[in-house]
Amino acid sequence: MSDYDGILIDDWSPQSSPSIREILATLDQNYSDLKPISEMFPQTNLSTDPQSKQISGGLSDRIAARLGFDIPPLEIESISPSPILVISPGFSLSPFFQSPNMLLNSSSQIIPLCSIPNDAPPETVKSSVDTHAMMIISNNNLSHQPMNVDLHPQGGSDDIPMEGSVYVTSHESNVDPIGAPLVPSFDSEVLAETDIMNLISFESGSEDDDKDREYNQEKDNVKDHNIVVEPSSRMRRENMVSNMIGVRRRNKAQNVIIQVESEEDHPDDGFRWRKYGQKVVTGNANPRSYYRCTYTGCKVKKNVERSVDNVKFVVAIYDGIHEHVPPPERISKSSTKKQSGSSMSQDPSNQNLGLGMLPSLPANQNHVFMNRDDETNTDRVISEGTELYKAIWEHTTAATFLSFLFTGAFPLPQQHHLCLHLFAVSLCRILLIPAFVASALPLLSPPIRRLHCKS
DNA sequence: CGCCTTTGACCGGCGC
DNA sequence: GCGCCGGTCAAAGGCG
Repeated sequence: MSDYDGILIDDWSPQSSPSIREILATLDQNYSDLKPISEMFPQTNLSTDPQSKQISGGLSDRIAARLGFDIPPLEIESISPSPILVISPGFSLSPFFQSPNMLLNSSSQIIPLCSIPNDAPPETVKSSVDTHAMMIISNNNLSHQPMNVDLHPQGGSDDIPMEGSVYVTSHESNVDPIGAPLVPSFDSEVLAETDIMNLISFESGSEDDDKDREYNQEKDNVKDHNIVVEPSSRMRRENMVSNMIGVRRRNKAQNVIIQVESEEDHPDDGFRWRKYGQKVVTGNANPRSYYRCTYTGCKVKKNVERSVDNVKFVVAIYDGIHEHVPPPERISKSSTKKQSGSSMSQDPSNQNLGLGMLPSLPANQNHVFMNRDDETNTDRVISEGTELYKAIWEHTTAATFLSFLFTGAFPLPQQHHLCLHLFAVSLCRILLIPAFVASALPLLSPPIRRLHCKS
């Protein structure tokens, strides 16, 4: 067992970072004699459902035990069937764009995990600030397929995910090399009845896709995984993407597409942009605006336009990844800037908030928490030191994702909008940020030490 | 004065 | 080759 401390604490370094799979495999090998978590931690309320038992049985119990957190049951009824990812009050999308490694070489994709209810349009799900968003991460050479989290990098691809990442691939169901389905909740009622990842997807950027074949493949895969996907969901995504990108969409390497319900034409995302063009494109009466990041050396661009389907939504297509954090002075200035012709204006009385006034969650644990100390509109900020802030900070960790991954439960079942956000952040982190390994290791080591002391 | 938007012109890819 | 169209440039002007 001392080897663990050596591996995780002494020997580990970013230059030789083991993959999550390697870490877990090593953990499992060395802790194969661990009792189920239900015996080790009787207070932990894990499901006794047979399928969940299988899920939460061996590996997941041990992982949870190692992580040392209690996992309350997920209260499904508290999860709203939102067809969109709700950006919670107090958060921005900035973390999604902070990592220079984000999305690079990621052969990953996610499709909606469950249906978009016909009778549940976005308007029916309201957050307290009326700010909704959905995100599509575009990735070339991929088609829509059900999500499996696979800790095995599949060979033979030109798009091999980088070392230290957790990979999402398709087709294979029980791929966990250590003996448990890594997304057991994928076909469980937990995910089937929530809409957590509904419109978070990695979108194919290829124009040459055989869409019918692709759609049929998706249907088959969905069927295999007992996932209910509304037949129109794919069409909706395609329509949305085509509407946003235009008929002759460029085959860009990566596009991150954000749709936000906002009254502002250019919802703030925490970064500084300079508008360099505006154009009315075919198929959308609303003009498309072109922005360039003003940060020195940053080549990120985005274009923003009102959604064709619903003018209440603003669609932003990001081209490129920021290799810098949002400028703090921007936040300070914007917080005091009065409403003007500027698209970045922030009216404190406007309840339909943009995203930029909101504090960002850290992209990884080594990041400075993007709490805006100079924020004057503190009513929009979850203040540092508050219980909610602490809860978010504590739960927006690898443990959040891992707990969901292995048990289907969120640590914050009552704060479902937070859960959605935290899940999204955690998922992005684990999928997109190789530094996740760095953030995960400190979480793993303390329980290991405690267990070591127990034994 | 710096930073930003506006807006017409221009460029290049693509389909016919 | 031509025209359409999306994307970009750059001068002019607004705003604090």
